[in-house]
Amino acid sequence: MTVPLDTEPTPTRGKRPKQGEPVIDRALSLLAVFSDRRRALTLSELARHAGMPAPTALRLIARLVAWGALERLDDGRYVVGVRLWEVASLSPRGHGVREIALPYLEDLFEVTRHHVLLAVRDNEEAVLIERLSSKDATEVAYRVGGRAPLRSTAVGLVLLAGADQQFQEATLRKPPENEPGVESMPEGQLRRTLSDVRRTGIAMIRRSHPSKTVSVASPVFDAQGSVVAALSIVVPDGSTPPNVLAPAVRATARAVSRNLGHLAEVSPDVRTHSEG
Amino acid sequence: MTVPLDTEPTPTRGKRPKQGEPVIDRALSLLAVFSDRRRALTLSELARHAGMPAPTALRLIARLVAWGALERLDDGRYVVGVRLWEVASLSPRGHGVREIALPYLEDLFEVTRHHVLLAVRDNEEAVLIERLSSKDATEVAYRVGGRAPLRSTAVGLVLLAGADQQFQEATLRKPPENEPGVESMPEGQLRRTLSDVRRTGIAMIRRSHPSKTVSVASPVFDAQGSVVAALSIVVPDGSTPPNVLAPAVRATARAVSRNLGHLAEVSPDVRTHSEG
DNA sequence: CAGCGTTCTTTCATTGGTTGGAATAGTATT
DNA sequence: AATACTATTCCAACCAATGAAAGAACGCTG
Repeated sequence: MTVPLDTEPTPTRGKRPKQGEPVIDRALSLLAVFSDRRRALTLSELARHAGMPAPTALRLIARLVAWGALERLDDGRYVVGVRLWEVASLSPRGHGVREIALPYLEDLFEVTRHHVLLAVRDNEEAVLIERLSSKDATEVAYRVGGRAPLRSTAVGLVLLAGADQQFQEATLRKPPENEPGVESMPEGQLRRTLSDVRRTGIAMIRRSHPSKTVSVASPVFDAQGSVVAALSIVVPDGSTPPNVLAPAVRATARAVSRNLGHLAEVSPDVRTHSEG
Repeated sequence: MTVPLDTEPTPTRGKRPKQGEPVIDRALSLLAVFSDRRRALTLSELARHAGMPAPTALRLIARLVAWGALERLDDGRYVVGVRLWEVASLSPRGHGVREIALPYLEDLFEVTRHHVLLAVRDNEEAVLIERLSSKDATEVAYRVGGRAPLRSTAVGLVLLAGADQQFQEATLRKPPENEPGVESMPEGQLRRTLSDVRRTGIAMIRRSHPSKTVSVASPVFDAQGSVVAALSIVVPDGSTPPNVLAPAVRATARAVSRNLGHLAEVSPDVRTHSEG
């Protein structure tokens, strides 16, 4: 009788050593691979950086491309798609404040001809929403869509000073991470600084890193009185003195706040006494 | 003998009448619910518009919120998040061209003080990437992030004229959908118009809908010579004549094209004869 | 303040969409 | 021609995803 060949009855196909995370998280982690330095990526690069096998990445990417979250270039690489940009433009804290603030940012820019920045806070960092720069302006560290630390930038200090108490305490307790070009503040001084920012509506920081600059920032409030954004101007150190810039920055920030419903007229039923 | 009670032995739990589409498609369809008119939505609104049960929507939304694609407001509603906006800002055809073009758009805007638009094509529509408008400018139909038809807008005609032959033919064969304020062009005239646009680098359209305006658009080319965007100016009908605007629009579009690598200097090895 | 409708959230048995190793095809480099 | 890498197709196993049901939490009304 023929001895049955010792062929493995269970083909190794389909053996899944370990299962991963939810599908959406994987898809989003693919999107997260893109960055300022990585704007166009191949399949294998995406798979590698997102930590998943190529076939899995390909399948997910195919869905994202079909929807328009990603687009495929002629050379086979993938980039972030216009459809995603379109949905993202509905982000109230992204394009939303930007749209309202832009005319006033432009006014400030026209008058000063220096960098004008608008930023919001996302968790423990500031995200740059808009930046106006003349072609011949000094170098500046951050780009639109990029992130900046809260503790060592003018907009960051404004956003931190305007954050809820709980978040501020958590941030203050964390060890300050050193950034090149700015000396990190000890906790006590930082507390005093934040208090000053709240009182004066102005934050000021000197940097030396990409170039020697002075930044002056001021908070933007919404209708509820929360700090939703920070507006700043960045000038070469030694040019216009900060105390000259401060009023212009504050006035611009107030103008934006007003358009967001802050300082709005009171509701009709309590508008005047004569109506009672 | 006791007749066994007709209790269903299979608890109705877990009965899944029909299975839906892939998870990612569902998640993306949730994002797609957001629009200009719907910037903040409740769970049930999202579930309803995306066509899925509330629990499913909630589970997906939870993931999206955890990543930052969505954010939850104090009142429980959801909005598009800054994190998504941040990734989207890496879109070459979205924020990419916008960033390069903005200074030149501003120049044109400063000189003319009229609406200046920048748009790219996404499938069968134009997507508005940037719009500069003075506060007192005439009303204009489209907002940044919004979509406009190809056949009845100046930027649309430019993008259509610059599209690949195959796409153009497919579009021309489709019946023209009437838009208010512009008379739709018969196919023959449209063909001639597109040809003219290609030859002259200018498209012109008169509208009457939101207000009486004239739009003049010109193509923006990339390094490969493809039309990647369209730049236009919108003025009140009867003000500056189109033939006066055309050179300024063309010049601005060429300036942007040049910065995208179009019309770049030839490669070093064939730069001059004197080197041979 | 009970009653009612709506929205939000948690639970859980079921199962079909998801998975990734292997094989194949395609492309660039040596 | 060989090597190395990337992209794509295939498919059986299986676990993450699913949604009815029930409960919790509001908001509104009489």
